[in-house]
Amino acid sequence: MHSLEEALAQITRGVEEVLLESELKKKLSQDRPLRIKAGFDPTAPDLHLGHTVLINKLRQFQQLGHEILFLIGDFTGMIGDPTGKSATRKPLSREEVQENARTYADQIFPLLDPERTQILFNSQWMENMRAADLIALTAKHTVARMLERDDFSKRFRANQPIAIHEFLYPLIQGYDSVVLKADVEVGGTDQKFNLLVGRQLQAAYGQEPQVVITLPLLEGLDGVQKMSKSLGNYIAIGDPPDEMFGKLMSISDTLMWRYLELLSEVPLEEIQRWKQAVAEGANPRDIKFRLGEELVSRFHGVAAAKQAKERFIARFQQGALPDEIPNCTVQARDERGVPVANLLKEAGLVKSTSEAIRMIQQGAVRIDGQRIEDRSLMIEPGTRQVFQVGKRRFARVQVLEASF
RNA sequence: GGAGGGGUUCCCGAGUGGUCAAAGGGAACAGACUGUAAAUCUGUCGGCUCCGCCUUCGGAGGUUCGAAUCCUCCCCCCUCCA
Repeated sequence: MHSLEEALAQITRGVEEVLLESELKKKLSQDRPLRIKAGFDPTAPDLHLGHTVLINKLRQFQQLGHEILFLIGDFTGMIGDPTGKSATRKPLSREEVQENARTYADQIFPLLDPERTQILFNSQWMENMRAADLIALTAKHTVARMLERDDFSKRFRANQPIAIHEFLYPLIQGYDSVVLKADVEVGGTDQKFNLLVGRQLQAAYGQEPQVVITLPLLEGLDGVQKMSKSLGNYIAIGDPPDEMFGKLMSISDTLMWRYLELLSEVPLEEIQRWKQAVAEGANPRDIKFRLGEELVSRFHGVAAAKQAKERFIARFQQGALPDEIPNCTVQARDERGVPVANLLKEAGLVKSTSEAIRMIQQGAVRIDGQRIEDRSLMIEPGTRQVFQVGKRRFARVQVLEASF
């Protein structure tokens, strides 16, 4: 078994806040598996690295011998977490929820140990709750406390509507902790208020309150906004190795440290040494390589990671052609063939012939590795060559005889 | 119900009746460089049968030699009052 100090150090790595750390220590020293709760949305998951910050934390708990309560908020999902601009979410059918749960399982079980993970739905207990019980629940909290929530207070001050049911969301989320007798709940910093309601409700129901651990929200590839699917700045855990590796290589050197801290399992002292080394002139690229390898290994295995790295080097450092080049055919216009610009468009390498012409002018277009400058170049029928736009767009195009 | 302010090219956001395919910023893309798809610099950023032509400025009409800019009606959004 790990020492208390070690466990604590591991758990607090990369977290934003622990409320309260003294309680966490006490729970850890009880020497029993703790019940670690984390809530997830019931909508179809396409988990990305932002989510894995949370899942990694769960994994650490698991490795320390604790039990994970992976709660899917299918009942709360019908309310929708209040955001002020919330468009009402349409309720999911039982089948959809089941399907989504399966997708979750597929995505998390490579990361979490199924033996020590329970997947739960809060509809299990909420659907059968009687109105009287619900009222009893609402009696345990006050409007003033609800208004402490930043989002609510802002809207209240601005005289914007707050529907009564929106108050129920935090209450039900908190009540879940009561039902599950959670020892710890983990969530993003944006969940802090809701997590704290859980503490209060547990106390109100005579339980020892859960320890709340908030985790920072991971910035997306742009380094500014939080990683999210809708912003398109994410790395999905389902991304193929090459793409995942490439995306990681494209993050800025600054963001790289953030990703290391939040996503990597490299010890913090080691990261500190790397920072030192970079400050003394080491190449940050090599560190980024290690980050890429570590993360791709986690989702696709060590071999795939090595290969992704090698391919990356071959392609971008040495300008090699990618292994897989899509093939396509283009019909010639007449016996002379087809103008390059049109060919590029039809092959899907550019969006318009105008763009094709610009690309040629900018020296971005190559045929079989040979840069071309003549935008009026005709590609003859019967040829089969590799066309390239920039460093990342390729196609092997065969020109067919014109048909009449 | 009343009063006012807006809807501009992927996003934000300028725009005097002609010199506007429309400033500026962001994003994106390309080139150079390099230490990487980082940083930096430069360029591009509606379409086409591309040195010329065509279609854009919420929608539909109208005034005019000429409109994103003026007029009419309509749609949508926001703010204030009730």
